[in-house]
Amino acid sequence: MTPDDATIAAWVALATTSRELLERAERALKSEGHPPLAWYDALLAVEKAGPGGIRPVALKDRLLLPQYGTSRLLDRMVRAGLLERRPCPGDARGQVIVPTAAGRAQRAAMWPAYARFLAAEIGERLDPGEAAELARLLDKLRGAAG
Amino acid sequence: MTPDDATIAAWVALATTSRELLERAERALKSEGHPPLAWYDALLAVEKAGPGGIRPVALKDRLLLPQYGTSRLLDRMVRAGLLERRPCPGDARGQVIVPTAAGRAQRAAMWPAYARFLAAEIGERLDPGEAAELARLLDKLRGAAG
DNA sequence: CCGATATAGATGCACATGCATCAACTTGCG
DNA sequence: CGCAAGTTGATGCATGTGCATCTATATCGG
Repeated sequence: MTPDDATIAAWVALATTSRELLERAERALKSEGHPPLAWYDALLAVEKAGPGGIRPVALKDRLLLPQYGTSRLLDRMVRAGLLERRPCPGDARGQVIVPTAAGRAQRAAMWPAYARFLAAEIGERLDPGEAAELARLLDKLRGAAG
Repeated sequence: MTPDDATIAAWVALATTSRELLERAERALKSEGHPPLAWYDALLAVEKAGPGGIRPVALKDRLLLPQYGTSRLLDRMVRAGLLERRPCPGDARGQVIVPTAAGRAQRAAMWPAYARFLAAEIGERLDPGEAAELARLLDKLRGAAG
């Protein structure tokens, strides 16, 4: 029942490393006057969805956010002029999210800082083989459902 | 300047896996009526500090929390009767944190649920060699400073 | 010993999050 | 069709977090 040492070490390393790196990523963006990481992810997901836009329901799954979290993130980003809510053709309950020109520009503006962060914090510390192995182990850990 | 694919894959896997697992850990504890994970970590750190207790300044480094976050976490845990603030001998600005009997009991009560979570989510999915390798790669990633 | 500077910890304010619930609409079943 | 059940998205309320700043004490340089 008690987890073995390697399990505990992996857990501790996962918790601490992810905390630290996410923290550094947020700071890297904020220090250049950019919005939080979550906005980048949202903009990217919306852009990748193509011209039809994306439903908030779908977005929440991609972003691993709770429903109300998604609703409010969209509120803020719409208020900031980066996204637009449109009525959803074929489902009057729903809506469809599309990026504005400012939204696309914002994401593009964030990328260099983000890329620099990734190169410095990961690219510099792990060679590609190690990075791939790390991704493999993490994906294995993520498993299917909870 | 643009990070290679393996770097990006590692980053995405790190962000998503840590989010999901931390989320599941919180749910596992909450579903049995326990306080959040951070309380476990704090109780453990305070207990491990020994009879002299621990300074909030030291605690904040161990828990990777900002100073004000530590201050407020301690507020809540003191209010809940799990920790006690004592004047710090030799530094009248400071204080020393010690666990109450209820605090020790709370941590002990949380451990089975936590251990079950770790065994199920990590022990079952990675063999000890993989877990150790994961810990090694993550520690490498954590690096020294930002 | 005194004043400048640094460190420990708390806190007011704005904003973000979790939880529960709601209103609107859609779907499936008799 | 018509009603029960499910899905989409929003929101009131309590709580948590980030930021800046404040107070009190400690330390260091002269």
